[in-house]
Amino acid sequence: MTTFVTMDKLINYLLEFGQLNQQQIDLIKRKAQVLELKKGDYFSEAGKIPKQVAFIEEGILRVCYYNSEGDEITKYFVDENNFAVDINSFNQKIPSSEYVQAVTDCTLLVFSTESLNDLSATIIQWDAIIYKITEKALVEKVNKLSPMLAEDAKTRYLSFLEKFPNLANRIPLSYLASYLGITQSSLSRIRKSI
Amino acid sequence: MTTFVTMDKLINYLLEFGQLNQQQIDLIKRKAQVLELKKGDYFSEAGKIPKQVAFIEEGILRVCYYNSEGDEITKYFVDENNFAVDINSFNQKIPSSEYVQAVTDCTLLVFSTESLNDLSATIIQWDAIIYKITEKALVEKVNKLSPMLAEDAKTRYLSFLEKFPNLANRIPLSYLASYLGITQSSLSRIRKSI
DNA sequence: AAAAACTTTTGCCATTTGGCAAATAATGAA
DNA sequence: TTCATTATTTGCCAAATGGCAAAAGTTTTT
Repeated sequence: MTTFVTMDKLINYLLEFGQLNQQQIDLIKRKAQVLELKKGDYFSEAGKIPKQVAFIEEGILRVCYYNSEGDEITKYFVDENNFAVDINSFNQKIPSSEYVQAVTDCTLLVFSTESLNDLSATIIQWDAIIYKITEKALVEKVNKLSPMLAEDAKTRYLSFLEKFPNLANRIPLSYLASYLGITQSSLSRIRKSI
Repeated sequence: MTTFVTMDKLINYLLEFGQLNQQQIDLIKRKAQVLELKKGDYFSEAGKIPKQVAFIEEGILRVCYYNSEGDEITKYFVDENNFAVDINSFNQKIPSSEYVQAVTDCTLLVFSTESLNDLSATIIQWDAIIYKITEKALVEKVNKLSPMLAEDAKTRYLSFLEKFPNLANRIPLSYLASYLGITQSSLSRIRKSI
């Protein structure tokens, strides 16, 4: 089933980073493919070279990997109005060490490598826009991660609640715990203590 | 005193990310200014808009801030053959929340905002090169930070030793401890236990 | 509605880490 | 060298977090 999606969120997001005329907008819309994921579905798998990039219209994804002890770690969450991709693997065409899973039902707009190349070749500002988006996303990731090391688990949880008030209740405890770097039971106790 | 510096490291580093002819290389060398810092000197201060970017020819810098409890936190170290700048503040011209300090005596090659603009206007590949460098640096930061949350302090310390075998002995314990997210005494005990 | 599957909480205790202050050790200056 | 300064280690105990398994709570399926 293909739900009707306006792609307004995507276009508005892109327009934050550069100008686009109607013709360019239409082209972008044509290149984007709607992908609906159910909770628990995977968008990409570890060990494969990612060949597409997703913009999240609706829902939450998480990017995960297994650490040296074999525990599943949630590296970060990606929610509405953001792109999800393992930039490093995507650019360098190397197998990803991460996998991406839908935390909730999701509506994604997917761009294949070829579509992105077409857009890059056709829309003169495209590369600059993508560059700005990439840099902003990476800076945000660093700024989220850095303070986490310097604070205890309770503070990390409170910061998470503060920054993502609408995420905490949509995410299973175990995912959040591994993101915060603590065990599920510790998080449960921290939650009780508040 | 201005020491003679060949700038070879800088040029070789730039050439990893794009081609440059001799004329362009000479221009870059002319735009770079050598800055010698003594251990403990500051390269930039919190609260100010950064107006220069440093390439580290020799030495180690650290990027720091004060957390909510007023503790000084080492966000990360930057060593030879890397650029140091608060990208976010630099690009957006907003006051930095970080400051940059020399951990060891350093030889830096400094580019002012104006120099960078000149290079960008004169060298056609400049922006693309800077973009690749920026992206790579940010991806590396994320990849360093992410696993740290998922591991205990001893493992974090061992990984640090593994990744930066030549850094650990050049860095005061307190700096390293705050980078690893633990107290100095804990790090001392961890070190003893190995 | 009942059963099954999954998620969250809790108890118990071990281990890790923190906080503080004093003791050592190392470094740099006179 | 000697003193002063700074960095590191250590002791003592408290607090935070982990590991494991069982209990309680939710959601989904039949």
